[in-house]
Amino acid sequence: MNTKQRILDEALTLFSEKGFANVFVGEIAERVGIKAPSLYKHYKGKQAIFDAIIEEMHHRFLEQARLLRIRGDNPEQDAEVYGSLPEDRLVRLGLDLFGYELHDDYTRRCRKMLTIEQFHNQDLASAYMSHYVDDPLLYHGALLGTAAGKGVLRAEDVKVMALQFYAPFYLMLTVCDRDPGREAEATGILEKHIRLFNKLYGRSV
Amino acid sequence: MNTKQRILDEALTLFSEKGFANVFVGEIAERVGIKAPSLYKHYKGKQAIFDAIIEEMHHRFLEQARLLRIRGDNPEQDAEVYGSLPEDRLVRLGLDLFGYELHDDYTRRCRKMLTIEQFHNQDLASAYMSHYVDDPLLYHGALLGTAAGKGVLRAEDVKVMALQFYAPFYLMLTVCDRDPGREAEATGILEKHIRLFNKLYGRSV
DNA sequence: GTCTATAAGAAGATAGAC
DNA sequence: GTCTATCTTCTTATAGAC
Repeated sequence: MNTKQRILDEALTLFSEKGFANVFVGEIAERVGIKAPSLYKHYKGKQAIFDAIIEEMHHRFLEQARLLRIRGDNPEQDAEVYGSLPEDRLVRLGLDLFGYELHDDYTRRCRKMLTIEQFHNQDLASAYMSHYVDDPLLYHGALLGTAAGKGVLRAEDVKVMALQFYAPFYLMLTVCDRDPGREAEATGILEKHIRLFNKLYGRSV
Repeated sequence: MNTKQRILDEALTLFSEKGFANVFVGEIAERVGIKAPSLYKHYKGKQAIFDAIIEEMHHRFLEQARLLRIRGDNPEQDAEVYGSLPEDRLVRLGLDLFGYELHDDYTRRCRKMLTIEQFHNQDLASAYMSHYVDDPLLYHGALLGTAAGKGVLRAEDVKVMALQFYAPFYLMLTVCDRDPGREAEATGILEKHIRLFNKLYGRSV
C-alpha cells in the first residue's frame, strides 16, 4: 500500500476512535511513519484527508448497495432473484450480514466515524441514514415481500415487517460497536429473533 | 435560572450539536451573556463544565429508571403493577415514551451528546447503553412477560420479544434525531408496528 | 518525498482592576 | 462576579535544505 493510501487508512482508524477534531496531523503522520510536514506533500491538509476518506466511503457504499441489488439498473429482475431464494437462506442472511458489518474492518471504522461526525455535516447524516437504515429496510422489505408471495400482504405491512426484522440487528450492532465483548450475546439473541420471526410470519400467514 | 446553571444549559446545547472538542469556552460564555474569563469563576474549566453535565445526567437517568420502576426497591411489587395494566395501555405506552424521548429537550440533547462522545469515554458508552438499550429491554421484557402471563413463555423468549418490541423504537429514534422531519413517518410506522406486534403475540398465544 | 526549523493562529486559562 | 489584557500551549501549515 502506498503512502497516500496508508495516510487515509491510519486517519480513518484515528477518526473512528477519537473524532476528527481530536486527531492531530502529527498523529496520523507518526502512524504512517513520516513527519507531519511530509504529509502535506500528499494532501493539502487535515480536512482534505477527511474529504478523501468520505469520498472513498461513498464509492464503497454505492458498490455495496449495488451488490445488495438495491437501486440496481433493473428492479423487476431483482425482485425475481429475491423470489427464487430458498427460504432457508433468508434465515442465514441476517446473521451473515450482521457478521460482515461487525467484522469488516473498513465498514466498522466508517460506521463509528459516521456515528461521531454525523451531527457536524448533513451529508454524513444522510450517508449514515441511507446505509444503516433506509437501504437495509428497502432490502429486507423486498426480500420479505417477495418471499411472502404477491398479494398475501399489503404493501404497508411489508414496511412494518422489514422494520421488525431489521431493527433488532441495528440495535445489536450499536451494542457491539460500543462493547465488542457482547457479540456472543448479540448473535445468540439474533438467532432466536430470526427463528421466532419466521415462526410468526411463516408461509402459513 | 442562575448563571452557574445557565452555563450548563448552554454548554449542553452546544456539546450536543458540535461535540466537546468543537465547542469553545468563549462560545458558551457568549450564549450565557458573559465573557469567557468570567466563566472561570463558576467552573474550573471546560472539562469541569462537561463533568458537571454528565453528573447531572446520571442523576436524571437514575431518577427516570426509578420512575420506570426498573431497579426499584421492590421488584416483586413492580411485577404486580405491570400485571394490572390494561392491555390497551400497553399499546399506547410505546408511543408515549417515544414522544417523550423525542420531545423532551433535556433528554434529546443528552442523547445526541452521548452519541457524539460515547467513543471517547467508556463511562459515557455505558451510560448510553444502559439508558437506551439495556434498561428499555428490561422494562419491556418485564411488561411483556407479565402481560403474557406466568409460565406461558420461556424466560428466553421474553428477552427476544422485548427486543422485537423495542428495537423499532430505537431505530426510529435515531432516524428522528438526525432528521426531525421524519417524525410523522416514524410515529406512523411505529403505530402499525405495535398493532401488528399485539396481533401476533396476542393473548391467544 | 522526506526532513528540520519555524511561522501563524487558535483556544484554554490566569492576573488583577473594578 | 464581571471585565480587559495577557500568557501559555498546542496545532496547523509553510519554507527551504537534502
